[in-house]
Parts: sequence; structure tokens; C-alpha cells
Amino acid sequence: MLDSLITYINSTLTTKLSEEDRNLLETVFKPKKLRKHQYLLQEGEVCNLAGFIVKGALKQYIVDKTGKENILGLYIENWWVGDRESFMAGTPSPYFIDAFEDVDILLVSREDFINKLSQQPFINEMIKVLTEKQSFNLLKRVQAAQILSAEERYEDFQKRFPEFIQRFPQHIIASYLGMTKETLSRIRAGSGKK
Amino acid sequence: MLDSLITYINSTLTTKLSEEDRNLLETVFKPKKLRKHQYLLQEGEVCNLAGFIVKGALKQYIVDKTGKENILGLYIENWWVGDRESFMAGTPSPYFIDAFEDVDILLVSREDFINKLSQQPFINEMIKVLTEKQSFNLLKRVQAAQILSAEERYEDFQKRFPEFIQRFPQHIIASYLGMTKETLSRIRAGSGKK
DNA sequence: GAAAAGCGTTGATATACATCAACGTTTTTT
DNA sequence: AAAAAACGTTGATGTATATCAACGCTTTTC
Repeated sequence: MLDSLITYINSTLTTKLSEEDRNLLETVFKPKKLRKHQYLLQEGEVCNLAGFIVKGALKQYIVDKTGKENILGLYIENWWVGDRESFMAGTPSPYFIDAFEDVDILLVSREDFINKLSQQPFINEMIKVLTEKQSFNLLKRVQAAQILSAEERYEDFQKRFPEFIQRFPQHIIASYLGMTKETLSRIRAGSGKK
Repeated sequence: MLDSLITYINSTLTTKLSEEDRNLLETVFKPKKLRKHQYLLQEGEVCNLAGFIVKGALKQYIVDKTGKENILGLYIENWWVGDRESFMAGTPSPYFIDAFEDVDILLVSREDFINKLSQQPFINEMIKVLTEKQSFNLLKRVQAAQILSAEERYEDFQKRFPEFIQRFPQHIIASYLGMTKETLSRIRAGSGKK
């Protein structure tokens, strides 16, 4: 299981991980399985774990007053998952995160992260790359929400994340894109004509 | 002028800047003045400069097919400004950035950044703090766009960035919040009643 | 293998917000 | 000091998308 994490981290680095680095990772990351529908994090909890997904898919969402799930993040193999802000600051999270399929995941606790990883240069390099990428993606989403129509947002999403289209059901993608499932259904029906 | 940058960087660090660090900053950051309406970056250009705002305000926006400006970022004293993605990757930027008021700014070129700053631990620590904060804010904006009404977005903005309300005219804030100036005007007229 | 849950579709109706247009006030430019 | 530009407001109208409801198909659950 650790292999895919090692491969991932190496892909973000200019110098490959050493033997010691890999051993450190082994002591710190605990493999876990989540069953479909199982929570990784619930609203109000502090996020004490960060996870690297080896297999499976998760969704992150917020529940509004009316009880509706609003999907804010979708995660699959080779992505990190967790509420970074809550994890870093120790504040309660407003999000739910749950397994959308059965999941194999490697988890680090906050303690281990702070005591054993946060001083490692290789981890900081990885985090830097990761956070930057995440920032760019978020800015694109803000932009998309502001200037694109529902249809354009879907087309953009299709282009940028084709594997997600097959992986997640339509109503989940619709919510992620900030529209209803009915609207997405009509968009797909209509733009099939092209 | 450099003082405010030094104060800012110190505020992000666990250890204060050394004499040498400060000297390095002095050699690398060039003070500049921008007049109101002057561009810092135009669509299609590569962003070769990153700036720390000492005084004044700038806006970042994208122009859509109809020629409308869509505000994506507002920046004032003690903020960094530039297109990070373009600056880092050397790719053309889709954004305009211009001075909204006369501006005093400290600029670093990409070359100097890479050659002289990017190896400095203090810079990387600062960038880490900065990028993280930015990520959290962007996620909140995505969230706001997805689950809040126009009125709620404005109230949230008022709470989180009160100084921006006085600083920028209403139609700019409206655009930043993803609504028209007319809608914001009506919200303000209506919710004055509370 | 029956029941239930999850998923996608389609139609009718509702609504938040955009668009268009006109006007008055204030600020900036020359 | 006059002219122009920027800004905010208000009203009338338009529209993209949400909401509500019903239905059929597939998958999961017990």
C-alpha cells in the first residue's frame, strides 16, 4: 500500500526519497479501510487525520439549513483528503467527508505529522507543490462560478476531469458544479446534439 | 518602504529576520509607484513580477466575451499581488491587474525570486503561510458561491472584510461577489431596514 | 426474490437575479 | 468653470436555473 504514496511523493520531488525517508513514512502512515458511506470526518469534529487515498473515492460536503448536501470536493486515488484548515489550526470543521466507494487509505495523525513529518524537507516540498496546485484549482473554480453558465461549467469540468465523469454519479457532479441534478440532466440531453 | 515588508514577513515567521535577510530583501525588492489605472499585468502576458503592496489598492479581473470586467481579486496594503500560476510556471496569464488607487509597491522579478529568494528558508516559510491562507479563503469563496444567496454573500463579505467596503466602490464589490451592481444596490437598500 | 434505495429523466411552475434603460449626484479631468 | 466620467439608484422586463412532482430503471439490501 505504501508504494503508491512513495511513487506519488517522488513525483512531486526533485530528489527521490531515501531509504530512511521511506522508513519514516512506513512508521507514520497507517493503512485503513473505509466502507462505502463510512465517515472520515463529520461536521463539528476537529480533523485529526490526513489521508492519502490508495484506492476508492470520497466526497466532501457541507449540509445547509434545508439539509441538502453541497459537494465541495471529490477525491480519488492519489489524492489527499481531509480538512486542511481544521487539521492545521485544530478548529472544528464545517465539513463532512465520507467514502463514496470502499476505500483503502493511508492515514497520519496530527501528532505524528507535527512531530515526525513537518520538519522533513521532502514533506514540505511535497506540501508546497500540493498546496499550490490546490490554490490554482480553487481560483479556477471561483472563476468558473462567476463567469460561466451551468452548461459551460459542465463542459469545462468534462475537459479537465474526464475520469470523474465516469466515477461519480451525475447528481454528485451536479452538486459539485453548483447546479441541480435536473439542470445537469437537461444539459446532457440537450448538448448531446452537438 | 521596506519596513512594512519586513514587518509583514516577521509576522509570518517563528524566528525574526536576520540582518542579512533584511539586506537580501533590500537588494531584491525594487520600490515602484503605479498611478491609478496603470496596469501591473495584462491578459496574455507572462507575470514576471510579484509585488508586495505598501500603499494603495489594486484589482485583478478577467474580461469575458462581452467585454465585461469580472473582478476576481481585490488587494490593499500588506497583501501580495500577481498571478502566482503564471509567475511560477511562466505561462501567459488570463488576468488583468491594475491599480485602483495610486500605489507604492515592492517588486521582485522572477529571476531574482528564483535565484536569490527561493532557497531562503524564511521566504519558504512565509510562502507556506501565505498560500495556505489563500487556499482557505478560496475554498470559502467557492463555498459561498455555491450555497449562499447574493444577500448572504454580501453580509458574509461585510463581516470578513469590513475595510474593503469603504475602500472599494459598490460596483466593484458587486462584481467580486458575483452579482451585478443593481442587485447589490437593492440588497443594500432593502437590508438597511434591519 | 421482494422491498427499498439510489439514480436519471421529463414536465409544470416559481424565483432570484440579470439585463436594459433612464436619471441624479458626485468626482475627476482639462 | 465647464465637460466628462464614474457612481449609485430605481423601475420594467427577461431568463437561467431552482423547485416540486411523478415516473421508470437499476442496484443494493435483507
